[in-house]
Amino acid sequence: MAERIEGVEISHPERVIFADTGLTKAGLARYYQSIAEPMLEESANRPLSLLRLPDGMAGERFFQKHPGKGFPKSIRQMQITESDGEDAAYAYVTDAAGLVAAAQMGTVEFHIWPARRDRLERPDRLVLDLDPDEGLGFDAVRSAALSLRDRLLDLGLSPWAMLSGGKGVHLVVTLRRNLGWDDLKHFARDFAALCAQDEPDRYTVELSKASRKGRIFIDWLRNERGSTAIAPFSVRARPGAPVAAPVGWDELAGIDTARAFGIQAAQERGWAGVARKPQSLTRAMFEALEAALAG
DNA sequence: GCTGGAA
DNA sequence: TTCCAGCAACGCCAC
DNA sequence: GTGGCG
Ligand SMILES: [Mn+2]
Ligand SMILES: [Mn+2]
Repeated sequence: MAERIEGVEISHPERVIFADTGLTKAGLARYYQSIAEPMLEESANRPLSLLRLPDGMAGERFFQKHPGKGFPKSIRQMQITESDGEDAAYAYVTDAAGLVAAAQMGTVEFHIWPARRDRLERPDRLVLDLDPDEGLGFDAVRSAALSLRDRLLDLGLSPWAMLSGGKGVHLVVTLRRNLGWDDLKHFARDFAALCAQDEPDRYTVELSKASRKGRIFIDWLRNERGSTAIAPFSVRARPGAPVAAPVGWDELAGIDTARAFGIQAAQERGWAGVARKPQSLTRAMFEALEAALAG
């Protein structure tokens, strides 16, 4: 029994993707149809990496960034020159049909580049991904997010926040597209290093497992050409089908988990309480970071 | 979920 | 005809 | 150099 959603034929619409919540393939497709407007505001026209689970949570999963043959036309394709100098096809979407078509292909999670298709060498998102060590509670993540926000405000930048749907929080500064990848990476690395320098018991910028006890890894590596981060309003392939949910700063103070919102709540919330004004990383900000860093 | 090559 | 593997990748760092 | 890592 096929079912048509947003013009896309959904095979096995009653297949259960999340056994714990009962969310079916058609339910997931309908979610992406109805969340399309707020989701595409941020994620349209960005190169994508898709996390696909064609047999649901019980089956295998794999990332896919190069759209294969057999991808429908509503999942659009563009050529991007990779670091090895070779051109490769990348997927992006522009409309609800593209999101639904991806769901039909088994996509649960959408991961986005921090740059848009029309100006790939001018990223427009600075992402700081807070990854707590095992055993650290959400209260530590929340206070870290608020603390990093204060630091950014001191520099003259106003980030917004997103619950990852897993254990962490993302801080995002929406950028004017006036700098390149090297500058963005440099800024993100320096900012994270400064946080770790000032509060070494609280933060680390090293991804090595051993060096990471009881601390929060500030993952600044989301800010490189070719890297991706979970898209706002993407469902996560985790128990309970949590959603990566933007939250207002006032609201964050009263939240006690990074997987607070599911598909129903996400649709009701949209971008409420979240401000995404494009901002610039200025020379003065780079110099302030540089001056404060010991090494 | 779909392709392409191997068995 | 059925079976099965592939389906991202990138800098950093410990070894 | 390889491997883990996110
Ligand atoms: Mn490639
Ligand atoms: Mn994370």
